[in-house]
Amino acid sequence: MMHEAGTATEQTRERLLNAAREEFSQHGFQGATVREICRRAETNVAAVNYHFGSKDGLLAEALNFAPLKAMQLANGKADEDPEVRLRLFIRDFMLMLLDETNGSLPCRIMARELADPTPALDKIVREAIAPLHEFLGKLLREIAGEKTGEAELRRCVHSILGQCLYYRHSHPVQQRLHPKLRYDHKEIAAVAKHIANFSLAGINFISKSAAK
Amino acid sequence: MMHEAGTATEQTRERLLNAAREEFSQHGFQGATVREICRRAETNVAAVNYHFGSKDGLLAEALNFAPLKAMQLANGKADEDPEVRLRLFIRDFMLMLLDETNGSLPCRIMARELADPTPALDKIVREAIAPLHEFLGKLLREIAGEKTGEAELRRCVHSILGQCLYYRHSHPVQQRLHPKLRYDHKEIAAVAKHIANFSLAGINFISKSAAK
DNA sequence: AAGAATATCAAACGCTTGTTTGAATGTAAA
DNA sequence: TTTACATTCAAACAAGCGTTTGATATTCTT
Repeated sequence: MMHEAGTATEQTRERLLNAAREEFSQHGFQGATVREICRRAETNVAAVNYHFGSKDGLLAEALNFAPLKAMQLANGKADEDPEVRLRLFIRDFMLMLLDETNGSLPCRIMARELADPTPALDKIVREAIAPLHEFLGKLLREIAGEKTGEAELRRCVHSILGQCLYYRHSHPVQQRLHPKLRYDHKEIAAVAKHIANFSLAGINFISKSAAK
Repeated sequence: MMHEAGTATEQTRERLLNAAREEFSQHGFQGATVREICRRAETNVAAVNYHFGSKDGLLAEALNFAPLKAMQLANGKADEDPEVRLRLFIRDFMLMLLDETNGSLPCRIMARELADPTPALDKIVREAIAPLHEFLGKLLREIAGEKTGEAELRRCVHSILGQCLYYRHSHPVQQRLHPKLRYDHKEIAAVAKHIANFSLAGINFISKSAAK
């Protein structure tokens, strides 16, 4: 029999996916355990293999980059000024990475597994990272102009992604250095504004150097 | 009997430390196994617990941030121009993170464990990350002037470290996106120059905004 | 209501992990 | 040489892992 929305089966699948996203984003693929995921989902240990075949399969299905893609799509239709669009992108991306209430767990998993390849890395690169680089590359091209070299432009993309991801990666450390720190909406907006200002100044300098 | 330099004992300890640095920097603390470390060091599995008490103890002793500290110390005595010193720092730091022949493995371990806390994180924060932030904070203060706020300055530190560490973190991904990529001395120097140019433009913009 | 397909569960399996053990070996002082 | 200590080693241990099993419960079709 096929699945239907709202059945107990679907509920278990969905609970497993949500629990898996939490665990994977908090502890990484290796660090997360099937048993803890099932405990969170209030189901049996065998459920993962029944519904997803394996821990790998669960990770693959837990990854959902639709919000990331939707954000890029909406950005393209927003303001015409590319600098404003870059500011919007950085803000939305930082919210996905840091916001406690509405953050995108798949994006956090992506951030985590940048450095730590798992069987799902190919899918992550194909569906999330490569499109992200392409999107940012085109956006920065609009800002930097045609004179800027391809390699230079790609490094600007790295500079922006590096800044954004650092706030996610270094969270455990920052909490030890500054225990009072909390990433509420106000703080995230301030951080995003800083990254945008810092980066736009950097890009404009690079493009000016290339124009000479 | 106490240890003496050059005895077989010392050699085993040293071989274990070197093997551990390789494994920890490549696979992280969780991913590295005591058995593989001992295989590399050509010794028995029990050697780790005999010489270091535990896998945790081995990691703690494998961390050696002397090169990182020496680099900061030498930087302070170098050129008087803080902008030049920032360029030097970024270049040296990128070499530690990326250079295949002379890179600092403890620095790579530090980079890896930023996001993935282990029992050694406290030591890493105390001995490496906190001093690094302090060093960069003072250096940027010289460049940005007194008008720039403390929070803004700290975000500039994050922007620089984020850019540098991204090249290490994203290495597995970059190799899939651009298989030809190799981080030889020339490429590292080019990356370091980009980060320095990009960041100095960013800092100067931030400090100019604060001066108004 | 009866039967077939689907889903859940407790229990166990096979494997790997970090760690411990106790004997064997090497080394230096008495 | 003898004694005491330091080091190495093969083997085993206990715990945790992802996965499998076979029985039980649930759900849908006829």
